[in-house]
Parts: sequence; structure tokens; C-alpha cells
Amino acid sequence: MMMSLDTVFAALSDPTRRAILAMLLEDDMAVTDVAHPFTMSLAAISKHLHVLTAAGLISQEKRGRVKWCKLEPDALREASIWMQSFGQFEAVNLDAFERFLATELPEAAIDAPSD
Amino acid sequence: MMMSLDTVFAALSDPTRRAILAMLLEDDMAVTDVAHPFTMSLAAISKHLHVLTAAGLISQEKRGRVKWCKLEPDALREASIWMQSFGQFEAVNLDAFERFLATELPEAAIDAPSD
DNA sequence: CTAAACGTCAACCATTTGGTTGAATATCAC
DNA sequence: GTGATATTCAACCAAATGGTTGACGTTTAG
Repeated sequence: MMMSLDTVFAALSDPTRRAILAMLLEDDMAVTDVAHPFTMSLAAISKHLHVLTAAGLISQEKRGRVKWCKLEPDALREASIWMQSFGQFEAVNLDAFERFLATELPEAAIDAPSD
Repeated sequence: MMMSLDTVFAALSDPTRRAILAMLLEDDMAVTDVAHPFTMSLAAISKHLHVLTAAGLISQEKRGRVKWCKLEPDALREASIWMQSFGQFEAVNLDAFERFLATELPEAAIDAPSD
């Protein structure tokens, strides 16, 4: 499980893999069942699941002859945080941000009352 | 500007491109200036900027002989929403989700009264 | 006008990716 | 044990990716 932003975003860039994640959102599934809705081969799905596992987005546990796939939202959350940090800064825009620092700071100064 | 989740996530999967986005967060920049901190060639950076533009993550405007690069957070926001939806469902966990459906549905059943 | 700065384009290369098929490995069911 | 089920592995293939270099068009500066 590399869990790097590189591998997480790369894993998310494929529509088949996003569809798999959406399926696992509803319930844990065996590899064969994951493959069922898709037209591609089982081996191809197995590879996709490997990519998702390497990215830390899912985990796989073998019980008997069936390997269960389970969503692991932690990796997703990390990437989500990275993106949200952009979303927040975006609203700011540097010039505006500097004005913000100058004008809106009194709000933050509640426990440091004005002189 | 394709703005699909495919292209947005693929664009975000490269560390050079994420670094470029982080730079553009602070200010709009010319292509040459974007390239400056990196060891790779200008042509390579030009390609990365093309990928980011195709994904809708940045826009480029040519003024005189210099092409300005600007962050476009809308594409990022779309992908962020997709990820957050996972983050939310994750907290639910199917069993709990079904209980939720059973107990909280009255809200949604206003115009579809129970039999 | 000439030269430098800005940036892209085209051709090339190595590696990775997403898919295939067929054989191989476990495990379960009888 | 035999056979069906579940999954992976290995070899292969086409296409995409990320990088290089060198030539090319624009625009600005002197």
C-alpha cells in the first residue's frame, strides 16, 4: 500500500476502477462478483483490483477460495484533503487574500480585544 | 477542456503537475517561470501545462510573447465533490445505511404515503 | 534589421498501462 | 480423488505517457 497521491490519483483516473469503488461502496464483494457487470476478462479486473489495492483504496482478504474486496476510504480521504485545500485557497485569490488579512483579522482578534 | 474525471485525476496523478498547480495557487505565471524550478526541459513543462489545460485545471492566455497560466479551480471542485461523496458514504456502512433508509425515510415519503 | 526571448512542434525513445489468452494454483463439493 | 469454482500468473500486444533534442514561428529589444 503506497498510499501516495501519485498512486491514488492514478488509480482514480480509470472509469472501470471508479465503478468498482462505487460497487464496493454498497458492500464487500468477491472478485468474480466485482467482474460480473463488466465485459472485460476476469484477469483484467484482477489487475484493476491490484492497482486499487496498491493505492490503498481497497483491501483484499482471502477466505477459503474466495477473495473479498473491501473499500478502504482512508487513502481517498487523504487525496480529498489535498484537493479541498486547493478548493479553499481558490476562493481567496492572492490580492484578495492580502486584503483579507488586513481587514478581516479583527474577527480572529476576539480574545485579543482592541486597545 | 474535457473536464472529465478521467482527465482530471490523470492530470493530478503526476507530482510535477501537482507542484505546478501549487505554484499557480500563489499567482498566475508565464510558462518560462513555471519551468524555472524544475530540472526538466521547457518542452516537457509545456507538455505538462497542455495536460493541465486539457483537464480544465488551468487556462492559458497569450499576451505579447508570453503565455500566462492561471489556475481554474472548477475542474478540481468537480473531482473533489466526487471524492467527498465517497467520504460521506464511507461513514455510513451498509447495515447502518439500511437502518437509515428504514428510519429516516418518512422525510422522503411525504408525497409517497405508506400503504 | 538583427538578435534574443518565449514557447511550441515533430521526431524519437523507454517505460507504463490496459487489455488479451492460456496455463497454473488453491479450494470446495461430491 | 475428480471435477468444478475462484483467482492469479505469464507472455504478449497496442496505445499512452513522460521525457529528450533540434528546428521552427512570434514578439520584443537594441
